[in-house]
Amino acid sequence: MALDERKLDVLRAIVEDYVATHEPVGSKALVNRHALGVSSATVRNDMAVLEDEGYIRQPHTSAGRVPTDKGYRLFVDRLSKVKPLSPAERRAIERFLVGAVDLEDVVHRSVRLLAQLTRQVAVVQYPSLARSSVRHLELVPVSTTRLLLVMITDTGRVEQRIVELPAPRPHEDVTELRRQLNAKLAGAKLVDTPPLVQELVEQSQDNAMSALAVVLLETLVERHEERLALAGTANLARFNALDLAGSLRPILEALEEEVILLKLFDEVQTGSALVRIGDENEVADLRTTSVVSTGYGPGSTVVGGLGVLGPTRMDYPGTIATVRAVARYVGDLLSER
Amino acid sequence: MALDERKLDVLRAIVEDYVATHEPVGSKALVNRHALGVSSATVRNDMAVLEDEGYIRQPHTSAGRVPTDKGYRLFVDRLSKVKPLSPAERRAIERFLVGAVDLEDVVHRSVRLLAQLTRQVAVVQYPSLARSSVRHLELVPVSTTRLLLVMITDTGRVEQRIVELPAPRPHEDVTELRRQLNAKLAGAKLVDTPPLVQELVEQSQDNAMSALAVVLLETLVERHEERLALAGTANLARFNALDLAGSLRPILEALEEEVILLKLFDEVQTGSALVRIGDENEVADLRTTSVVSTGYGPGSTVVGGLGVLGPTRMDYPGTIATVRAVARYVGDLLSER
DNA sequence: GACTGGCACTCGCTACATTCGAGTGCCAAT
DNA sequence: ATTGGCACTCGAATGTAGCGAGTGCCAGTC
Repeated sequence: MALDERKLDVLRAIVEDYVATHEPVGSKALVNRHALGVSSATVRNDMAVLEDEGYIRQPHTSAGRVPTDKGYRLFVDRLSKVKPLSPAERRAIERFLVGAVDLEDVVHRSVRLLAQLTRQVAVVQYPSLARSSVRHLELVPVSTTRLLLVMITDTGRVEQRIVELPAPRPHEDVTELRRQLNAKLAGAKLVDTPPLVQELVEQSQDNAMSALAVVLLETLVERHEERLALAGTANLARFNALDLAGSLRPILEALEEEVILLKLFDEVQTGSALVRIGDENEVADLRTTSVVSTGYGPGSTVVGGLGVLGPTRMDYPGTIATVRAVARYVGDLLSER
Repeated sequence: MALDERKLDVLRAIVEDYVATHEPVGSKALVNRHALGVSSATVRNDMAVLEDEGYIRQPHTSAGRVPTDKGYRLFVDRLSKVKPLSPAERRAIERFLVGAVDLEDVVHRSVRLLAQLTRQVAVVQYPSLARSSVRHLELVPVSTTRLLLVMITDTGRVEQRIVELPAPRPHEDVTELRRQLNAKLAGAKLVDTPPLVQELVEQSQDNAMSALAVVLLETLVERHEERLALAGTANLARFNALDLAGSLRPILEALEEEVILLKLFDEVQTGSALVRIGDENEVADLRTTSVVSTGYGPGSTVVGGLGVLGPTRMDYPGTIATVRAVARYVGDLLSER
């Protein structure tokens, strides 16, 4: 059954009111607060239909209506208008992100900014190693049998590992190893390195190089370790019993699992925001929450994801706008370095 | 007024029971569960004295007794016996920490381990830059006018910053700059570097060196940036209304403030644990919690702090034992690299 | 046929009264 | 000094009643 225009207006009004007040909204209140041009009785009839169709529901018989996940979904897809950021918000973003000294700093600042602006839990993924390229590889002799291998990526990430050499090496040799490494690998995408590393080992015939290769492949590529920053968990406590049905604990637990958080960014793209509402989340513990995520990176490429998480009852238009704006700034910042 | 031996026994029993049950403990229950050898009436008299002295209190007139901060303090100082770790716990610690590939990994693993073992919020500080020495400084040319300065410390921390050169430089020059930097600074304590950097600038008369010096001093020394890892915030939700009087929010907020967390480690030493109970905390938002912290580092030096935070009603002997044990393992791990 | 005013009904919430029992303080007896 | 006994306190749990926001439905109107 098709929903006519007015029923959609009613749904929109319910979502907006509920998000604003956090209380089930009744037919009379709706008519008062929105110029719908019809009586409360009519609204009640519309509500009955919306409820039949599963867009809203009653917490208990004599209460007002509350949007369901399906209702929010319709709202997000068809009913909400894009809410442009206020100039104040734009300025806040710029002021906050300018002056970040390194990648660590950029990520930290953005995640806090995001949490602050949306008043929700924010997650920012560090630029994914899998999607980065090698800028430079550095070898630092720690002793004659140990090297520190440092990899610097084009996105500013720095990873280091200790490499145990099979036999002692004078420091001069290290210069040559470094030269070979960089000649072969600098500029290459991390995902493309395994065959290159293989070639290196075969060419050099040097057992030190084999040791290096093992470390490179094992820890930097195969087990490409993602990192995350999290902020604003305190915002979860604002709701607690209210919305999340006292289920704060499992949510906090889920937020500590990197694997779970990374899943949030699985299908992100740069430019458009991905919204997962309530049950649409794969992770059971997050079924009472919604996630708004997007990708970021220089231009329209994706080097990482970021987003926020909050109760399904959230200001979707505002949140989406903020998430996208922050992602754009972060992407721009990255391309500068 | 002096508390005789039995009154102390009563206090100890109250603390232990309250920690175990989370409920105010009455005189009868006490006599049943502990072989005190006296009647409940006697215990009641003792309780009255303990209450006068401020060691315990009644939540309301007809309820049992609950230890006060002062009561916990006395318990920690004089009444609790050290609780040795179970072999299972020792094994857990070893298994968990062995196989950490780099500093990041060590810190992450320890903080999660600590949260898991104590079932509380755990905080681990990265080795403090202020307390580390320079192992090596690396310069990576990014373009002819930009260098990436990478500092590696003896504790395994790696910090990097972009340096803008006043004038373009050929790559060969960089080698010389690097040599000079390391010759002067490698091995020096970070706190001792400022005069050395000054000397470098004067000796070299090179404006590139001046640019480097500015970055070195400004971002690596003056603003010596500390880092932290946090885990187990979900454990806070286990209590919530129960103990923390619904004050979860401010605590979560405090936990997101690095400055506040760092204060927890202000006076730590390696080897002994520092316990701050309730009101003894300087930060107002943490007055309902207790913090058990200690320092870690190779031998008996302190390069960083770690600890846990939980409700004042916590298992102090167990927590103290765990915190110290983890700190020792982390310290040992660090001296290996 | 769509909308509306009116009305009976539902049911969660609040307030108030009552009961129950764990725990206390005190006292006289040992 | 310790103890058994006892009156007392007060929070928690349970029960009852009234209120009111909100609903569903129906008959009437445009």
